[in-house]
Amino acid sequence: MMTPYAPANSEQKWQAAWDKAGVFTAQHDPSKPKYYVLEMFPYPSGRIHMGHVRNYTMGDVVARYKMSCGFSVLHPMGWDAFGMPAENAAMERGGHPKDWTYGNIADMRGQMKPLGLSIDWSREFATCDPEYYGQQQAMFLDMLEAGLVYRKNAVVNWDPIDMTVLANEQVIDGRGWRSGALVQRKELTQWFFKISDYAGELLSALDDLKDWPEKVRLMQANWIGQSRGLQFAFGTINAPAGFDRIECYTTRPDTLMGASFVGISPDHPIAKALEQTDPDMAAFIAECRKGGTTEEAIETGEKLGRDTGLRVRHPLDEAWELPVYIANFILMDYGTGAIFGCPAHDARDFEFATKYDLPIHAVFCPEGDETADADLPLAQEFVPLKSEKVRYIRGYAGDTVQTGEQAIAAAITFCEANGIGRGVTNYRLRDWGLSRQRYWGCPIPVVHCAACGVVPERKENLPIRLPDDVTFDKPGNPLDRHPTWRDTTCPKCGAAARRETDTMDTFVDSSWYYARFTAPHATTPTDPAETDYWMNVDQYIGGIEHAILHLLYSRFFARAMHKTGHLPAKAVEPFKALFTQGMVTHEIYKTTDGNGRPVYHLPEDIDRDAGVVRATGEKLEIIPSAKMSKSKKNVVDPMNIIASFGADTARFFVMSDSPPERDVEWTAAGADATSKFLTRVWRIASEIADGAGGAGGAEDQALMRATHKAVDEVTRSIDGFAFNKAVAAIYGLSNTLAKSQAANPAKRAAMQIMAQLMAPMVPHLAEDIWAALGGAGFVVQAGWPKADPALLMQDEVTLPIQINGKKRAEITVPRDMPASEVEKIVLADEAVIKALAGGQPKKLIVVPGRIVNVVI
RNA sequence: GCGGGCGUGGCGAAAUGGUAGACGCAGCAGGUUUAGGUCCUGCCGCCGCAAGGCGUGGGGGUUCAAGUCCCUUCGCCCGCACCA
Repeated sequence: MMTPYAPANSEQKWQAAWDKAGVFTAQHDPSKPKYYVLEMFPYPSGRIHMGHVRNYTMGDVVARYKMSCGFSVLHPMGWDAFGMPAENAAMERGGHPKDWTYGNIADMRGQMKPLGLSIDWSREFATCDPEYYGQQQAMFLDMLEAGLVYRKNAVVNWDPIDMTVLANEQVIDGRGWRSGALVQRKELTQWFFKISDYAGELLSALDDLKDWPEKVRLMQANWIGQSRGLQFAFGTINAPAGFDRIECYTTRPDTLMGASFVGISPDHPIAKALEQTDPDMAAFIAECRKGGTTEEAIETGEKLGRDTGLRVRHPLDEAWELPVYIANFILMDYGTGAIFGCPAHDARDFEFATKYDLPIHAVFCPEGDETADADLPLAQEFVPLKSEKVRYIRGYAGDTVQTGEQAIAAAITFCEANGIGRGVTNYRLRDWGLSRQRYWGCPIPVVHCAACGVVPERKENLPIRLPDDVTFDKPGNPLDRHPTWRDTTCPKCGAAARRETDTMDTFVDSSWYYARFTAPHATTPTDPAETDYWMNVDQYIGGIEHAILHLLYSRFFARAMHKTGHLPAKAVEPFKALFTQGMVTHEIYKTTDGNGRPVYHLPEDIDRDAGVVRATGEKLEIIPSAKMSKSKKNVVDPMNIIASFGADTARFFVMSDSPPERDVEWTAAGADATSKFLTRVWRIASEIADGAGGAGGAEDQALMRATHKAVDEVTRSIDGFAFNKAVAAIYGLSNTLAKSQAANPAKRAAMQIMAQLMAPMVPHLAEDIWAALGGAGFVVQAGWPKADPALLMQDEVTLPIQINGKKRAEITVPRDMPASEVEKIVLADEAVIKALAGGQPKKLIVVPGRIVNVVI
């Protein structure tokens, strides 16, 4: 009997049944190949959104598919649970960050479970669990011992709203990545990870990440920013004591003969020395510091400089003296904090030289510029190195060099041979500052002792737990003003000492969670037997917004974990394949109020067809496809979709139409259509279960061909992360099945295969169909169908006939007909005869099984 | 400024150098239905009554054959950006 399709009941039923059977509990089974699929774990905001649904459904499709293919699959879920929002909530609403966070986790887990994801919930953890962050503290101590963490005084990015330090990666356009506040420069003593030690390796290893998006690899390569150049020194003439030389770094040593000044950073040791004795310099340096990284300074980009009065000698010409300027655009932490200025061939130096009236010596001119001579006059204009080819004119390496690259290499060789500096490789990447002046994070497990200095905690004292009795009535770090938590004894000498009150950047938490999932309850950070079996993550899925931050930190952290014995060598690249998915978008419905301010309307409050607000009849402006945002009211709550259509509809919709790496627009019409399709499939299946079928015969064979073609297409599509094409193939098969006059047994067989093909995407419906057709066990455990190559071959093929590249006719011939036979048939074709008009073709191309082209 | 990506019907999109537009949405016509919805059948790139012609942002090239490869140009999007 046909029963109506009722997702609400059946989805819950199957979820309970899978749970009871432990279908998704990951098994460490050495007899099977393993597959580890991971989606970037969520921050427990309290509500899941459509982006989560899309992200986790993609992972689920892969996980279920691999499971069906015979892999032992690990598909875990956890919570990236430390961070500012919990503290903000405590400040705004009272309560404790811990209660807020764990409450949100419970809520979100409750919203995720109805999606029917194939997650091994027994491995769940939150990064704010002491069992997790205690292990993180243990690793921190190991890394400290291994020299991978250190403490230094540095100018850092200070976020005045979040009242904490930010890493360079966390400053976007001069603003804090979370608060949006203009970042200030502040000098503080902070903890750093030595990620710069790995700059070269993190860069070169990108080449091997073949299954990562090219875009992400490029972004990381640019961020690491490798450059090759010359480090050399200018001898000083009248510098303060102790400063005999000024070390410079340049990527353009070929322009050394175009020098007209030396510039140093306001933070350079010489600048600091001058600051002590020269009030004018001190004032100028103070002005530079004030600017720094503020947005205004970046936007106006004004180059400020001041002549120090110091003079240096050019390394290639003792008699040549150059002035030394302090300049606001020179960064102390790149290269040596000092540069030589070549205004003729560097746009920034040109601007600076023009402003301060410094000479501009050209060193070369573009190829073909015959006005230039071996002794170039002072240039009036900036000469950009647009062409690779230049006439290399002035300098020490002769005038034979043809390209800029060769000139640079020759200059380095020349300088090294003459004892002027050495070729060095520099990186833009700087060490990762991990100290945060916040409560809700992993405490840094060290102690400050008056006698012994900074002392690591003893491992047996871990975890250093966050105290529960904290207040958020004042800004700043509650740990810092806690009456007793800070008080401890020195692990070394036993005297009274103070705990470190900074906590770790939350990006530390997410830099190793993938490894912890392999042994979430181990009493050490990782378990070698488990990491050896499960690592690496075979498929990682998440948003492109983590292309640099999280993904670069994780690549570093895996290396640091390997060095400290927490990961095997094979796991230094933790994510074998990466997929970055697009967003779920939605139209925005906007009207304008009396004061010209925008008013946004929820999708359920408007009439899309009439284009008006339902309640008031106001005319709507419809803004197409934008990121879902609460303030724009274009948010669709997955819980509402599940309530009205079921999880399978939500899952199938987000897999349909758009390729997964691109944005997909959620529409009410699309959700309706998806739901109708699933209902239709259920109806077709029910009819087959009830015995529906036609006469069979040749129809049976045709149906099996269509089915195996679909198996082939769906398999290749899922393998290639083209879920939209897998969905299209399933639509195609359902159309064929609905119209087929095959006999019932053939239809039944085809429908069973279709249930298997649909199972990764719509697992509940697939189980219903499987059960209705009398399949044994769960469809999720029924294996993956294999396309029969014999059925994919057609006995006859239709060949299009092109005349001069345009299709004019087609013929149907046996698949293996020899080309000579095909030619005869083609030449006898009416359209060909007409086109030839009695003549002979110039050429006749037969591509067997594909196409024929007649060239006239 | 540097680096990268993308431009295909009304819309989301397919297309190992080999029949452009699979599949879906929207739309149109018909059937079922008291009606609406559901469901079923068919049509659906553009121009054209048709025959036919034209079509993958524009221009050029390679090729028997180009959405696909090369050059050039326009437009949009993303990342980085005082890095010496």
